Amino acid sequence: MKTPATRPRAERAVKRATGKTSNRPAKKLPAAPQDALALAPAPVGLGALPDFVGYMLRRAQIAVFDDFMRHSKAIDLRPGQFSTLLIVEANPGAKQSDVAAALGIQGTNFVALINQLEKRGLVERRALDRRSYGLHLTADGRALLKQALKQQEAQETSYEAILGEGGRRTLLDLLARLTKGLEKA
Amino acid sequence: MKTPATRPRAERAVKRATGKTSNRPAKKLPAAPQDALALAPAPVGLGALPDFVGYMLRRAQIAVFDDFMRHSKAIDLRPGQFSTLLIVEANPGAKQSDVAAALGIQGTNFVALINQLEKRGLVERRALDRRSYGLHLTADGRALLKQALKQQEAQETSYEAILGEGGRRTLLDLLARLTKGLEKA
DNA sequence: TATTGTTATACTCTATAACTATA
DNA sequence: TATAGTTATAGAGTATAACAATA
Repeated sequence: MKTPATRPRAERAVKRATGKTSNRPAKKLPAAPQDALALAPAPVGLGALPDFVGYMLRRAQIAVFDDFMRHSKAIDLRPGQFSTLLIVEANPGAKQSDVAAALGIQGTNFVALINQLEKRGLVERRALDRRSYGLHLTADGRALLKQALKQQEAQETSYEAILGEGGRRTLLDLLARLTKGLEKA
Repeated sequence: MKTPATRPRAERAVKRATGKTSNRPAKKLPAAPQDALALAPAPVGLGALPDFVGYMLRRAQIAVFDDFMRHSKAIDLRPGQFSTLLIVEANPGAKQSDVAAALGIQGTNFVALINQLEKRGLVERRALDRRSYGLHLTADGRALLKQALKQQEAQETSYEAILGEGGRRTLLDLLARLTKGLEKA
């Protein structure tokens, strides 16, 4: 046997907290004498969190991104790759650094992203001068983007179904206003 | 001199892409003969991105989180820590694993988060039985949370200023509906 | 056997510093 | 000197596997 025999749980916790060794009594607790209430799984409420914009934004963003990944796994495009393809198509020949800036991605992190897309034959770097590149979609890149856009529009339609008539449009407007209002703050 | 003398840019790019060495002509380009148009910084458009919910959600979430970090740096509370304190206060004695689940954080990653809060003396682990802990706020934790909540409500007020009368409430409702609609999909 | 907490690990995303080549 | 791209690196956040102690 490798295990050093019944070592109480509290011992493990010593090295973690502040410094107070917290000599807890080793006596066995009554082993939870609950009855019907004991089986309720996790009645943990969220408090005021659902009234905070930041929290709800995070939850919604996670849900939408999961939805995106679920539908785009066949195409194998991550959100950042998708938006890059889209911007390059809308701005053929744009400088690598300008595309990165438009996406809010740092140039230093954009290198690997473009490397992947270039390795997959979706994007091409063409020299503008001897120190900068202009980005272009390949034929494969355009084809894949077309597929991705089709899926994306299907998702947007499903959001309209969830949010009702002009709900999606209202959401987009509110998000744009909020972002714009905070950027200049 | 350590540098091996004028090595053309293209050489570096060789090891990166597919495999095609792309023997570009080494002749010097005309050095950009643009005139007035050359000084425009980055006329790179976003294409259809602003019409996609996922993209606008990401942008808004980044803006709001930056705003949060800017205002909470005095208190030194990250979003995850803030929401943890809030949930623990709303559910005193709740099991560590249940709090993690309520927040959508994996138990395995929640350990370090609680360790930090405990080390700072904001949260306390109290043994429920010999394998599980109930979480509680300390007096310091309650005091810090109170400060954080005050700041948070100021931020929410600023969001109302940006989004207009019931704009913030509408946004919260739309986000909740979207999240709920996607979770059961 | 199932649950709870934990460690170790890895992968993505993001951020900073330093460097090379070029404008 | 300033700019474009790059490398190396480090920090968060998140995911899985394996484990020990306990229910």
